[in-house]
Amino acid sequence: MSWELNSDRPIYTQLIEQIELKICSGVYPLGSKLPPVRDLAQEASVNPNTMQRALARLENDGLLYTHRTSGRFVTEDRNMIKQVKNRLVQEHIQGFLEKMLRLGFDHEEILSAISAIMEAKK
Amino acid sequence: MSWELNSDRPIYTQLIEQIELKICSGVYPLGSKLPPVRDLAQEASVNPNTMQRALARLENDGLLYTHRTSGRFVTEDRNMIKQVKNRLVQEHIQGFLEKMLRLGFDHEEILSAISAIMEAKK
DNA sequence: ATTATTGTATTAAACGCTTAATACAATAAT
DNA sequence: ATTATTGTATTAAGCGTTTAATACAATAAT
Repeated sequence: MSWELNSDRPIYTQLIEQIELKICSGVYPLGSKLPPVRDLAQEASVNPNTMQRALARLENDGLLYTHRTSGRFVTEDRNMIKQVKNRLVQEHIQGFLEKMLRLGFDHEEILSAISAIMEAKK
Repeated sequence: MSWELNSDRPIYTQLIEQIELKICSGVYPLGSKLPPVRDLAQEASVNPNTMQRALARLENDGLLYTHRTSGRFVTEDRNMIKQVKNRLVQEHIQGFLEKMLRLGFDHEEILSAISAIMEAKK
């Protein structure tokens, strides 16, 4: 459940997405310390360089920060995390709607199709 | 609107998806003839080899067939197209739900979030 | 019969991603 | 002071995707 990586997209982008998700969903809480790069890399069965690449990007985005030798931490800016979460929600919904509309579904049909699958999953 | 290609995934897989979509949505109708590989490639600003690769895969899946020198055609099997369409719908909905659930939304919240965005788009 | 159009195959080069193997730099822990 | 832990940087190799440039094969069009 923890690290799901496909080969159909660059691994480092998938890592970025999954770490973002862990932060937004509280798996890595606000201000908490992350495991060392090497540990994360092993956990995800990935080369340390690749994990480093993802972390550097997230740090560049302001979602993480580094204390040179004591480790990496999740931002303490509650608002920034909220914004990221909103961005993700928007992207997911927009993308989904776009795909369904292209397949010929109208708004009503989309809602009922989702409801049907939700029912089936209960 | 016609060919939207990113650099974050292999182009040939994106071509496959978009051609599938064109078939399912009737842009390339049942049994109709497709433009020549070279034309499609130019249309999508892609190397003919890359377009060929996508088409070969779709042919392998049975969605297209070839008359050696007169061109490529969409299958005449209405049922097969329906199945592909259903598969796509399932994938889109499942993927979307998965992402939203991981972000902490429950079923009810998902539906209302979508409805809100639908309203905003009217 | 000849020509044009179609799909297909081949070879080489360029590019980005990933891994591997190291090494270095800074500082926390002892 | 020494050691261990952390992030970071470097170099080389392998791999898949994409492009480019050609050539071939089969048949429809003329």
